[in-house]
Amino acid sequence: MNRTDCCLDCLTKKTCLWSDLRPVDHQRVLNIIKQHSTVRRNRGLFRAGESLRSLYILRSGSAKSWNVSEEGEERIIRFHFPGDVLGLGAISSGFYDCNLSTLDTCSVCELPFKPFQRLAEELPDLNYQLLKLMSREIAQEEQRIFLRANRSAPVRLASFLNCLSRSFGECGYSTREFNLTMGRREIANYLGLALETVSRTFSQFQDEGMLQVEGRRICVTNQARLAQLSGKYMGLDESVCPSRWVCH
Amino acid sequence: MNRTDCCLDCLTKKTCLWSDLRPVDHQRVLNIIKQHSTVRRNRGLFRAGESLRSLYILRSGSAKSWNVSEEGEERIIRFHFPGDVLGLGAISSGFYDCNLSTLDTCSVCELPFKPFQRLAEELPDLNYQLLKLMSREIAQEEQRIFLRANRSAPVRLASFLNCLSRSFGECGYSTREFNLTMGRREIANYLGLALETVSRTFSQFQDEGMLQVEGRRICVTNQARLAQLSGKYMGLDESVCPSRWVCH
DNA sequence: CGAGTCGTTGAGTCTCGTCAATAAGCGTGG
DNA sequence: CCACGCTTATTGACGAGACTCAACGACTCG
Repeated sequence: MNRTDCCLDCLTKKTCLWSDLRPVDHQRVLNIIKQHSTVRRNRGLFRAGESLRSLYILRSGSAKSWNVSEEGEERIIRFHFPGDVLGLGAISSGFYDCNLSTLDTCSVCELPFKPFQRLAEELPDLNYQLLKLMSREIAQEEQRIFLRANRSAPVRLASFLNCLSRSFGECGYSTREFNLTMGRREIANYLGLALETVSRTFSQFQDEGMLQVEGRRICVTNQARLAQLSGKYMGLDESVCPSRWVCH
Repeated sequence: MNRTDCCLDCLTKKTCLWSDLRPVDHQRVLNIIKQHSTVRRNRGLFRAGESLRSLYILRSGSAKSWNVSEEGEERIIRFHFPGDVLGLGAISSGFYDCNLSTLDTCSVCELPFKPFQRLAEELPDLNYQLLKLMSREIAQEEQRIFLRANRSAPVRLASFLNCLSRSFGECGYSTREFNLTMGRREIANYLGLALETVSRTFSQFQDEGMLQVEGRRICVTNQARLAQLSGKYMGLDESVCPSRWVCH
């Protein structure tokens, strides 16, 4: 498998950092990418507090960002899927702000940060892609907030599954049938629920005929109901926010 | 008040976008800043879905980012304080991803995005500052997660007040005594609680002698207890995450 | 002065967390 | 190959804590 594959893979998701570059510049990016590697399940890519060496592009597999609370408990911040760039939170301080570990076998591209940054300074298009990527991360926080701020367990879990389903779709997999790469404990942690509640809610969804659940194997049997339950965001409603309210 | 003040104000917080530039470059940034303006309470700077015109630097006052859920309810994403740059989530799509409105009288600098971006391409230091700013935003999500994912109302509110206290400190105000610029309803919305619960928890804190509460006026009378309750994050613990677990 | 908003407090209900028991799955090693 | 321990998931019983509904006072703004 040659280096170009790394880019091709990323293209399956909305943004590839260097997809828009001229071929000659494209090659310069490829030159600084360290040979991609395969990482087994439950390994760490970096730990909180280590100094920023590289950004990583997740080509396949899934991962989690997490931290340790004062009481020594794990706190999951984000789950990651193919196309995600890992380590963006480290740029501000120069140190990774969280731990990153794999949930299953992953393939990653390593992007040594210093050389990459220097190259980005030379190539405005590349730099802009990086900005866009970080901006997307900021914009997505909004969705993740919904997962946790909502009180009801069914809505949280449904939103989570909906996000997951969408992520799988973006990677070219089925949105209806998929395997969870994270356990009930991790889902509960992420959603701010007790793991028993997560388990019960899965059972409840199954009883209602919305899902078929077999351990980590999920089959969505009523996608419309799932989407409805997970109450997505919508654009701004004029009635809530009249236009004269905004000052330009 | 001249334009340089804008930068001076930002310096009260950790990062000013152009504080490290050479004087000649510094001036170029100032040239593209639109004259800062004062915005009254409860006004909008931009709305979700509008195309990205400018980033805004909040010089004084406070604001909130919010969105409207499917049911037409407001959902507060973040509160903003002096030094924050507003609109970063819009860079990825070219459209603002949320609504931004002021909580009290604000002073803002407008940074027209296109000219600013072009300038950043020429000035690596400026560009790097922008990256760092966005990275910080991403890293901070972790803190905001804690506010909502934690089940207990007292811990959520204590964490919130602790964050707020720190923000006020960074702006040069007292960390012990301050006025909340947001109402109980907004705090409840942000923390994912019922407003009655927020009100009750304030009363509880007061009964315990941790706070003095008079409407929106807060005086922290036991800062240590507040910090303790709000269980902050800590760095990585070796016992939880042995070093050989990470693969380089 | 009255309407509306905001904050507080009480009573009752219900969801979800805790504790506990059980079963299923997995890897290890005899 | 099976026994064993460990982890993971499910389910039940119970209670604490938070939400809902409601009433009330304080304050602001026309």
